[in-house]
Amino acid sequence: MAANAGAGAEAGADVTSPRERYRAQVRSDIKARAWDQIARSGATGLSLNAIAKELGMSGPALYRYFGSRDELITELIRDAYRSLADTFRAAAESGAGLEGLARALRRWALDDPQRYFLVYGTPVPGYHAPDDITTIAREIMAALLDVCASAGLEAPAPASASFTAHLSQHRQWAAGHPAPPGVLRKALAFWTRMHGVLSLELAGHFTGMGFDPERLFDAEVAELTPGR
Amino acid sequence: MAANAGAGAEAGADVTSPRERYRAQVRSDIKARAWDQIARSGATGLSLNAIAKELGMSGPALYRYFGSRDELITELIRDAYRSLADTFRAAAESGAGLEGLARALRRWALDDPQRYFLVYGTPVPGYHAPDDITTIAREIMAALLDVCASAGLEAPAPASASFTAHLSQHRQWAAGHPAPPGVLRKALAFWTRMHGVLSLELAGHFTGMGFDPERLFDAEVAELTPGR
DNA sequence: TGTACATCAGTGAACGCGCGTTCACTGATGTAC
DNA sequence: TGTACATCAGTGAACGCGCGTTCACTGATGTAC
Repeated sequence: MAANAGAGAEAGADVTSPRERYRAQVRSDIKARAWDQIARSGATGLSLNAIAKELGMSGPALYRYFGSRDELITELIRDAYRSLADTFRAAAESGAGLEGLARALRRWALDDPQRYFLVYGTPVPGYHAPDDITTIAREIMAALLDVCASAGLEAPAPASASFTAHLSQHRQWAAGHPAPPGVLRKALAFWTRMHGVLSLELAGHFTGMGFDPERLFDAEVAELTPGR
Repeated sequence: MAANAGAGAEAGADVTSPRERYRAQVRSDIKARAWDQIARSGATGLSLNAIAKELGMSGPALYRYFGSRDELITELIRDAYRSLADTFRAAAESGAGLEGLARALRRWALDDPQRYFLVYGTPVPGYHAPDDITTIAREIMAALLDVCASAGLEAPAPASASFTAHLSQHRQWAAGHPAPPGVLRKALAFWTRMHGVLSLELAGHFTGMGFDPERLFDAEVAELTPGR
């Protein structure tokens, strides 16, 4: 009757009926088990029947909560994007600088590597994320741009005049953001360098090399940070 | 009787019997189809039966050539590492500078994104690559170090004194390489920055943003390159 | 407060599928004398 | 050159498995009067 709680309402709204609260509870149980499974065997290993068994229900029961396996995975992906966007926005609004944003990103990534990979890992050929996920992705970039803009250009990432021109002419991703090309360049440098360290680290490509990845991460941040 | 041709002998040695040449041919056919399948649906979608069908053979026939599905995948991974190591070594020996190495890496990655992801993408939890693959990985880093060392430190990647000290004390990965810490730092910066751009680009995270990823890649290279 | 009805979570059986892998076999190719 | 034997690529049937998903159903919970 009333508007359905809808996707991702685990937070629990105000005046929910017992049935609605129960539904939300089970939905979130299912998702929790799904994340467990992903952590154990990757996103491909996710099985509805196995989740049901862990929850002590029969397989078909899950279809009361998710239309299909794909729908469940899509919602996990959405939640992952959402959590990073929230993390970024919170950091940006609390006045964190680039180091703060970097630290938040690193914590988010290390906190749950499989969640990181669900967003930034190997894409499944043929899979296209629904539009609203793209919207969240833009939200993430917007928070990054905000922080870069207020950090200013005291420690700029160098760019040739031609690349600078290119950026100022191709700024769809910064739609509505007044940042000058130097800030765009800096945001991109920040973004790619953080992911460079994180993706290699989380995939285990630094194991056995000896050094501490965190110090490498910090060094990369320092290079983009004013009061180094 | 004579030593078996062994793994990855598609290149075709000298005095092979017709049977050995046939075996090598079929092995390479199987791998080719496997790569096709991976390109179409990712490494998880690789199916022995499907490969057999495409080759017009029955499923069990493949077991004459590979002991199991895992063995086939491991060999594809090994080939992927091998091809990058060869690419790097060739570039290093032909006297290419850092830009040359970067271009080679980028070409290698764009040439077959799924091959790139097989090496640098989301790891399968629980999978451990055999030792010889680790050896190839070290070979890749060695070639990178060679090029960085001969490029010198005219455009150094900045590092705090403490990080420099850390690197000179944790250089297992550069075992046997006389490069000073500044060169180590530069090699790591090169490595992570290139992968930062490439992994985001190949995973499609730049689509719709407007700018040309290649120019971003070039800008990142330029920053690490002397005669910019 | 009690009765009649609607909603809806969950079950169990079943479907069809494709998977990796084994096994005993056939028949062609190569080798030894 | 021909015969006897060994090697080995490939087949077809079969096994057991777990998967996603559908369907008709039971029984508990909530709602209306």
